[in-house]
Amino acid sequence: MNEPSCFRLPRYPVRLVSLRTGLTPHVLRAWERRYQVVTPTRTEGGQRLYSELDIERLRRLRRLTDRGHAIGRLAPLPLDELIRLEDAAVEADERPGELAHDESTRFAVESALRAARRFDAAEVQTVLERAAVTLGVPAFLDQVATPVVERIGHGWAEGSVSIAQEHMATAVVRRVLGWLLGVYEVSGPADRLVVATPPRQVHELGALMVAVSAAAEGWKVTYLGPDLPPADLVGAARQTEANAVALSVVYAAGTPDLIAALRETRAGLPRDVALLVGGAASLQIKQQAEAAGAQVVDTLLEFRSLIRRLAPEKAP
Amino acid sequence: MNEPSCFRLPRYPVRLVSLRTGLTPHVLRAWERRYQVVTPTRTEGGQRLYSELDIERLRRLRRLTDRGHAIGRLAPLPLDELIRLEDAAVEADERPGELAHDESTRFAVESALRAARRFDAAEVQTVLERAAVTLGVPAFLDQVATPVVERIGHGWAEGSVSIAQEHMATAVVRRVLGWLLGVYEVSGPADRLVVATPPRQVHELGALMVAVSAAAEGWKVTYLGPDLPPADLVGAARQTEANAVALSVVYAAGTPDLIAALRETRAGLPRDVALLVGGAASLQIKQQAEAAGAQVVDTLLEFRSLIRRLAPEKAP
DNA sequence: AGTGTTTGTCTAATACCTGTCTAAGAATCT
DNA sequence: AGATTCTTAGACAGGTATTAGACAAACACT
Repeated sequence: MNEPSCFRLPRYPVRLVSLRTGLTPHVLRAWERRYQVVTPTRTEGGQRLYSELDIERLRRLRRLTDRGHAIGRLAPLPLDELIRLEDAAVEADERPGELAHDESTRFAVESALRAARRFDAAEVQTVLERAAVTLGVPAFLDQVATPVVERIGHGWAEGSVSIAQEHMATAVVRRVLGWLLGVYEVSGPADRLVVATPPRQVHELGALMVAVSAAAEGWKVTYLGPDLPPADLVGAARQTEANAVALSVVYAAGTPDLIAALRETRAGLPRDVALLVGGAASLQIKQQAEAAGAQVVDTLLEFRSLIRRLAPEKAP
Repeated sequence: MNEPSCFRLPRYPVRLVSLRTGLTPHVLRAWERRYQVVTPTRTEGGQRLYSELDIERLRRLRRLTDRGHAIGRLAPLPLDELIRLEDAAVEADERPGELAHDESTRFAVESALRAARRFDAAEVQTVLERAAVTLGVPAFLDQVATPVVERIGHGWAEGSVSIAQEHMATAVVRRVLGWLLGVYEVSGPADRLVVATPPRQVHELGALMVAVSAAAEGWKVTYLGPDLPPADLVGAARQTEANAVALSVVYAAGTPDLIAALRETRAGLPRDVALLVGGAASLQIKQQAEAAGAQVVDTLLEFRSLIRRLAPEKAP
């Protein structure tokens, strides 16, 4: 934390704390009187002054009481204990407790899944587009698109989602990602990236997300879609004078062929063109892929920071 | 800042400061007397002369007190502390609002302006759409759309931008905002807002931004465009069973008519429907508008936090 | 069911904070 | 010169705090 000590100075009056915590002034005083839940300092006149920390504590307390905890039990606990409790509660709710799931992103993900379950493709699309525009591309990809795809995938694996539903949802996500890619059609000079999926790999969502990420970073992206033979990939990269080539790998099955394809691609590309490999199965083939001259990227986040370092054009 | 020192010279009399801050002269004097909130220099005759800095300080103080801070506590704080407090408040309000005045927002603004100067409407539109999708709606409105509109306005005022260029840019911004509004077409139940501009007020950009802001917050927005007579506004609000009505006011000229229109609107609306007034000229008519039963909102940010508090549906 | 605890809400009396107003005089403007 | 705006100092009222205590709904446990 880079906060100077002034951050801790108590200076928030009751009404503001009430607004920021969602607790009425009455409740704030009752909690303090009965459980010494916080002990704000006072003005000379005796009015309460809460600190930033008090507010954080109170907000957590409210969320926990909302979830059913008794304030009387919660009150004596130190802050880190509250944090632990809340994390536990969230984890219990959430399947895979992603990063700090915001209200609104949670809502978007759940709405999309609900709509998918009732085959309402239009609604899925609306929800996703809205989320994309509201959150901005990077946050959308990390916090909405990825979880939606993952949860649909899980549901399909465990049978709670039918193949048809999975296909529909996938088609919609693909459409939305395609739309985003279109928004970023670049006119001027920029770094160029070619994105595809190696032969036999038919899941293109990962590749599309990579493409959109790069486009959002200002790259000129040539998206070639799934299942592309190395020779054609190399040809496209040469023709577009690409600065980098990205491949998405979802299945580890058929690894030998895959590695061979990587090797062939690497061999066909100029030395200074980076070859990036990502996707669900990328970790399983990491060593072999790196031996074949590819860079393995685990997450979209990693991809973004890598691509930023790569950018010679320094496009803003 | 490129302002020469003359900008710091105190030269603003009370009346003007009152208009620019939305504080009555009485309040200005009371704050000074009781808390030495600022210490304006005086004319030989003893009348107050405020500096640009004083005004900034006062505006911040007003916004913070509006949010619930106590003026008595705020008064002794230095300016940077006020800025910090305001940022903290914004951060607490805004969920994903990354207000990092990024390289990329600057770049978007500059590109849009350059494109406007060379009459490249398509490019302006592309840049704006891309920025909207990249940053998310709230950040886009605050950091791109608003600056672009302001700078075009300034340019027009000082002659560096032609009327034609101004018109073109305005048309494009309007188109993009309209597109965003379309993205947010809401299906389910939601809070309803009616947005328009009072008679004689032909600049609709502010109204559109308000509309988009509300839509992004999950409201169902009925956008009625500029120059709407009170009777029709009231009719629309009733038919849509709106929870709130927002008006944007850019010129202070014709204030009496404007206030009359506000009064009429207020009279026609049910008690529990909020009447909000914002826009460049809103501070100048603050007192009269409030007397007419309207709530004055200074910034888009303020509008967002207000609307969130208003939302009875608590739509996420 | 009965009993006791927990907890949010409310009241009443009091005190503080803060916006508004008054009155009389001085400065400024036209 | 007269109208207007600004000045100071003080008064005032209403909103917002404060306390202590009462009450009832919700819950847990016989």
